[in-house]
Amino acid sequence: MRYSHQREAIKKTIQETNCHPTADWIYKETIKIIPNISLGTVYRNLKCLEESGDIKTIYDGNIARYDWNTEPHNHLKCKHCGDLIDIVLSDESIHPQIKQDFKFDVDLVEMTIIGTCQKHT
Amino acid sequence: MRYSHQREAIKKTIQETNCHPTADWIYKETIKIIPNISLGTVYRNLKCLEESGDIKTIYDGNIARYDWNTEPHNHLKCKHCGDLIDIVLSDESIHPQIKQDFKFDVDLVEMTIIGTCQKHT
DNA sequence: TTTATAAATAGTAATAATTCCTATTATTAT
DNA sequence: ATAATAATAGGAATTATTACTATTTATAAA
Repeated sequence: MRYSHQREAIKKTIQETNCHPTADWIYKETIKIIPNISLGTVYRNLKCLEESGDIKTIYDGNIARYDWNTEPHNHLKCKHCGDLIDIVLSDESIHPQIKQDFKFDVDLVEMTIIGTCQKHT
Repeated sequence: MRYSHQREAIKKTIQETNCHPTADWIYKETIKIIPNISLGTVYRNLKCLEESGDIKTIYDGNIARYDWNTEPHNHLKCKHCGDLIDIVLSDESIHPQIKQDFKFDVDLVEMTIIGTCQKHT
């Protein structure tokens, strides 16, 4: 994969936010740096960055969000404000049970815990 | 909510399959029973049925699927064939920990376990 | 340091999933 | 049976995403 100014800007945009941005948000931020960048370039590079392991894609309902945190982790999702909060719950104890009960080899566990965050209590 | 012939057919279609169908699949099945049903009606009623608790919506990547199984459960997703398999893993032991560590009240845990099903081993 | 190459881009068109709109139809309370 | 109004069909609109293509740009070789 060849260097591109655009890809670096997209990567930097994601890595400098602590939210879990959508493609459109990333586009609107990156266009401030590269005024003629196109949305297609954003999508193409998000796919590249995912494949190279620089970012992770998370599906929030039916919209894709992107996460610079590539360490295994899960999310708390507040049903009131929609905020996603990173958490680490590295309990791999269920893997052997699933292998035994369902003859299913586990790669990863995608977990979203839905509830109410502290802003709404 | 008033009775409708269409809603009953949609509900029946979902409850009679053991796959996790998309709105489009449900539309294509239901149109066999009600030849002039419209896709908008399918979407509207899927929302109604979700609200009344008759079905559950599950997000598979960025496409919505619908599930007649409204009991708390999770899914195994095969990365090869995309099949979704229902599993019950009712371990609520993490709830108090999350409450304590993040001041977050847990309603439900949406978990998708990704890996390889027995058809591909 | 030019030049050739092919990968990446901008801009736009196309697609897919879903929602919205409105005149008509059908359910249900009276 | 009739009136009121919720639900529908059919199609247009919207949103997220992908595909297409002429042009630009990174990079390797001369």
